[in-house]
Amino acid sequence: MRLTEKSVVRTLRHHGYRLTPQRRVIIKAITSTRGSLTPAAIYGRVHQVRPDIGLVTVYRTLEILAKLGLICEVRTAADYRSYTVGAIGHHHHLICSNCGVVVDFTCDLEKVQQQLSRESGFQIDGHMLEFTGLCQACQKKRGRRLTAVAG
Amino acid sequence: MRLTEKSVVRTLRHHGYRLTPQRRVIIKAITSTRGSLTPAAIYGRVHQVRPDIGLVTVYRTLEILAKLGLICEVRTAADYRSYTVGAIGHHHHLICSNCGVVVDFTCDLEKVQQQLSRESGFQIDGHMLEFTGLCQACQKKRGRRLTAVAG
DNA sequence: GTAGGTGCAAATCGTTTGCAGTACA
DNA sequence: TGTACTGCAAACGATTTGCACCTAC
Repeated sequence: MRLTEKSVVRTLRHHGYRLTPQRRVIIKAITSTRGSLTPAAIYGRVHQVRPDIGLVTVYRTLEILAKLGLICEVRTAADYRSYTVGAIGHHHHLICSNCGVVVDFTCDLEKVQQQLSRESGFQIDGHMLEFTGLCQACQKKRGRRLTAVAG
Repeated sequence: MRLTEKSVVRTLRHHGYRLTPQRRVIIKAITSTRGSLTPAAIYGRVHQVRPDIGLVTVYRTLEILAKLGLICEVRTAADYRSYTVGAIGHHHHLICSNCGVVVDFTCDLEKVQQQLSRESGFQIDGHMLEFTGLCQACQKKRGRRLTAVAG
């Protein structure tokens, strides 16, 4: 299940946060995007609609949304932070390294975790699993570009 | 297999890099540590031995060592970068969130990757898997502290 | 009316870069 | 000897914070 603008707004209200026009615009920018966005990218979009909204507000709104579990921080091996509308519950990410589109998936690591815990003596409390690659659309684009260069 | 100071020095030489006293100290600091170290932590240790070595040199040396695959960047969910002496070949990390000690392990994600690729159409080229938790030593320490507080 | 939210500017943190002097091979 | 390496200081980019004003509830 994907969150919609409406449900984000509802949750925000339910937790006693105010719904300002700025937040509306930011939420719209995130929920209307397939894929992950950096704070700067979100700011870019938001800024087109309402140039008076500052980057700081974007950061603060993202912080709240992440705290409520409405968006999900994505951290690739590369050094950038970005956010995506989160699926409900624990899941992992498959990220396109070209366009940033994110596919959520679940993967049961329980057995691995148990074995690891047994062997190492660690009391394991978390994990992160992320795959990176090229999505179908970007594979096609890349294919075309290579053909063009070769031709 | 864990790398030793000697083998790091050998590889460095083999690739045409010079062996300066600064690099010796930095390499010693890393190889003599079980666990991961942030650049700042490495600088701290190095600085005790040779206060004239700058943080910049630490960064530059880490960059070279990482490029040669001698050390391995560890990136936990939290927002900090650190480095550990790498095991040879592809592997994953189990990191103690308290003391930073790192246990390398291997885990075959081939099947997961194939299934994911089939279902999503992605051309997958990489992944990262990291577990976090408390190592045995830190569990004991924490246990003692809790007892002390309760008493 | 008021607490929470906003925008600005400045501070902060980790990291990188330019440059002139130094020292390893 | 020559080039890679070093240290300093300054630049840099992302993020956070202090503060006075504003506004959703």
